[in-house]
Amino acid sequence: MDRYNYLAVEKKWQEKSTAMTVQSDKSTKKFYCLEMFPYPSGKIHMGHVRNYTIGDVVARYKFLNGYNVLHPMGWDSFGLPAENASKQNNLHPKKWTMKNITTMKNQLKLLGLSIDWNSEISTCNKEYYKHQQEIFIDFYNKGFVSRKETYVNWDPVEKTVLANEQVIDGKGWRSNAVVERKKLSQWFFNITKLSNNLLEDLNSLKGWPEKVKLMQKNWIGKSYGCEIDFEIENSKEKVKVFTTRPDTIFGASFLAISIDHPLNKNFINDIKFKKFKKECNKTGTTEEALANAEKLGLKTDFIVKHPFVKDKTLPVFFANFVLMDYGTGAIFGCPAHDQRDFDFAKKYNLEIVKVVSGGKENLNQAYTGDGKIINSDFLNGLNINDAKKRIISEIEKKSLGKTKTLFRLKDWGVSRQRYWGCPIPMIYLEDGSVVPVDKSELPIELPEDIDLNSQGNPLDTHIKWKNTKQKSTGKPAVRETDTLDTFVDSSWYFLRFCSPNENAEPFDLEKIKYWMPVDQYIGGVEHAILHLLYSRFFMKALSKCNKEIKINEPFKNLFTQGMVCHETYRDENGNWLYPEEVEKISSSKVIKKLDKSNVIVGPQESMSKSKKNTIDPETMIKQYGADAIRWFILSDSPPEKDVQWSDTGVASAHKFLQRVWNLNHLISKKITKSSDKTKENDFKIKINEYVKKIDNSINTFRFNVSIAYFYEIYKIFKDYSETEINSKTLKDNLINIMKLMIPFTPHLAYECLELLKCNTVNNWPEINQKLKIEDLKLAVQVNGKTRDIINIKMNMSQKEVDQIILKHSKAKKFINNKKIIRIIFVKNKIINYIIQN
RNA sequence: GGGCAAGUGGCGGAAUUGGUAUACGCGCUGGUCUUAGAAACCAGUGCCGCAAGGCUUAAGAGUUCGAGUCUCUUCUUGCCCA
Repeated sequence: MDRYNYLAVEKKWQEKSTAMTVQSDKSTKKFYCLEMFPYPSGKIHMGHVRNYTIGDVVARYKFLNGYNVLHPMGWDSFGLPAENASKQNNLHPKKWTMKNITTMKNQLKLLGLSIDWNSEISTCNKEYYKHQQEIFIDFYNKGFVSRKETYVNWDPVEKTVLANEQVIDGKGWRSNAVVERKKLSQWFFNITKLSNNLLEDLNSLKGWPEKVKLMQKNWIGKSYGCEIDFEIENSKEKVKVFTTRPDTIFGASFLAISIDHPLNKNFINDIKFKKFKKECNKTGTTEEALANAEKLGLKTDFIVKHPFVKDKTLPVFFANFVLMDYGTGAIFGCPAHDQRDFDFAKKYNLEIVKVVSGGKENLNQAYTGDGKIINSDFLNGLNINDAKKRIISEIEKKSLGKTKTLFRLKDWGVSRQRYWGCPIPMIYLEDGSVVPVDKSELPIELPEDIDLNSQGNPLDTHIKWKNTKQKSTGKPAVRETDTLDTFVDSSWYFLRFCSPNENAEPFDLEKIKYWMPVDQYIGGVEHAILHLLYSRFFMKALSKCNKEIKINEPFKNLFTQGMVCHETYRDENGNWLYPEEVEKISSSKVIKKLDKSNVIVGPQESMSKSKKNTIDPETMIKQYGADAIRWFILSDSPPEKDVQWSDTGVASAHKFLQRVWNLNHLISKKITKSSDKTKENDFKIKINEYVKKIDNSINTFRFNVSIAYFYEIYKIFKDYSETEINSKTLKDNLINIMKLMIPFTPHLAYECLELLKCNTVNNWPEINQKLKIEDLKLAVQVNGKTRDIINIKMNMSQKEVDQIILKHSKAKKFINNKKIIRIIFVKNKIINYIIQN
């Protein structure tokens, strides 16, 4: 018999557009299936393969079920790696990016994905970012964009701003210089204007994983508290603090303010303050850095009065753990019940007064648990919640402050001091004002003639590009040289896909009304917070800019897939080795191919270039075929969990698909007329049950289970094809099964359907309601223990079952002649005899 | 430190509403074929036991005729936040 030539067959079907398209009649119901688009880093990796295979199963499944499916692909093509690569290879970021896109597009095509390449977009194309600049101006005009001073990570050697991920252990990733905090004026999306909407609308997202919603909720971090004014002694000024624990006010022993707090005006020229500020600026800007940093303070000569304890005063410190952009930039410290305050108080010998009962008697850490209020005058004896209510009403009565809800969420800083990004369409006039460029001038194109080796941002040193004129007045102006964070690019691409070639507007409203929201969004959980939050913000802000847009949430259903993992290998010197550099001698011995030296095998970890535990998808496709790769990556684990790459696993997937083809080949040639009606009916019933099961498992994203069913089905076909069963029955049922396989292994499935001479391929098999299971097995229990399994007919009564058991069952001897107290009978499932011992 | 999720053979994992635990795949063992190997195919494979049978879903308790599934306690791991 011929062998299945996967390379030829896959090529054949990839060239047929009918096998690779999922769009159909516009009049049918729509389904927008979207996977997170890739960054064109060079080659696709197994993570992409998994992501896009899952998406392809969904898209093809919906298409076969009669939906008009939008399944697009594009490129998140701005970003830092292009700039880094260009410096290394002296290749322009644009050329580098385009080259990668070409490579990766060809690789994706090899996978047999049902992608509509006519709607391909790339965020670094001016046809895309032109509209992004337009949206930026709209947002600016609606008050969703503003300019603020903020801290950035500054590399003093490279003289450049670093992203958080470029700061490693407080040092610049390239220069290894200690990173400083530097204040810069930057552009912000005022995402906090919509904090409450972003929080409340999470409730409407029924098709999102609870985990992701919770992460978003915590990130937005709504907290209830109050503001309290502290009077400064011998001054008319007051310090406003924010606290979520007003119930601990009687435990206050100091006030801590940010170095940026307005009170700093008294210390601008103070040498100690300057030194302290410099010290604070040495810690990075991440929350983690601030949390792990040693608590530092600088005592001021201000003293404030305690609002509820007569004659009690508190010292005021500048402290490095208080931030100006959270709350009021000032807190009262209650060391007994807050760990940071506790650390601070220990260091500066401040009073520690317990005001909540509980915890250990001798404090060596703060007690943050529940308890009754003590040492607190009129609050004594109350629990924490009641005490909060009581003290707030007291504060409001005395006009010392008011309740306040606060969000942890901060505005989204979008300025990047980089070249390879979307230019911000703003200009600076000589009078110091900042205005948007005239929309007719869009796009503000990135200049291509840049000096890649200049220090800092090449746009800043590009004088010709930088200097311009305001269109309406002709006044000289200077362009904004910062570019937009690439998260902006990915915050609306799903809208662009609905009308990718629309030139006048970012998107065609009618198209959006039809396609949005995305019915199924699929991507990695690492984007659970930022990307999804920003996209949600964009959708809401766009709706506020244009009343015609009535889409509140962009993604109706979200699925987050797990990572692809592999063992790591190191040689005796500790150098990482690629899987292809090692050889497995036995389960415990692995050697380096080159010199036969011992290899240390590490645990399963997410595939990464740095650890060299990667497997190249293209090599695998050549070796086993795209269908086998797709099959394996879906088969071994539930899609939301991590999957371990296994060579033997892929090989067995490959072998199985060969066997499936052999089976098809055999059955396509078989002609038998005689048939055992009972057997034939059994067969039909069995296959019909599997159609149900597979349909259900795809619907619930349990693709690994679907695949297990296909193995079982194969066995059934194998068994029945060896009996004298009508070959037409075999063939018709096999056609149905091959249709079920289209979403998983499209090339093989279409090839087999052709082999079986099936004319209508693009429909999903219907479940035959008439084919009902007649025979089934029933568990016979005695005192809850299963003693036998008997064959019965569907819906047999207890009496009939009883008779069978009395005659034939092994369970009889466990009942013996003992007294049966009770019989529990659940139709078609179990019968349980309760006997007296 | 807080929140969330999860713990099932040698491994990845299945198990509808509380109703046959270990489907399916990998690995392993034996066999057929072969000069040999690979491939292919067939059979076996949770643990103890010659068998009858007993035990088994991280550990322990509880609810129930019946618990992998529900409740509580403990332990472990992972993720997110700090």
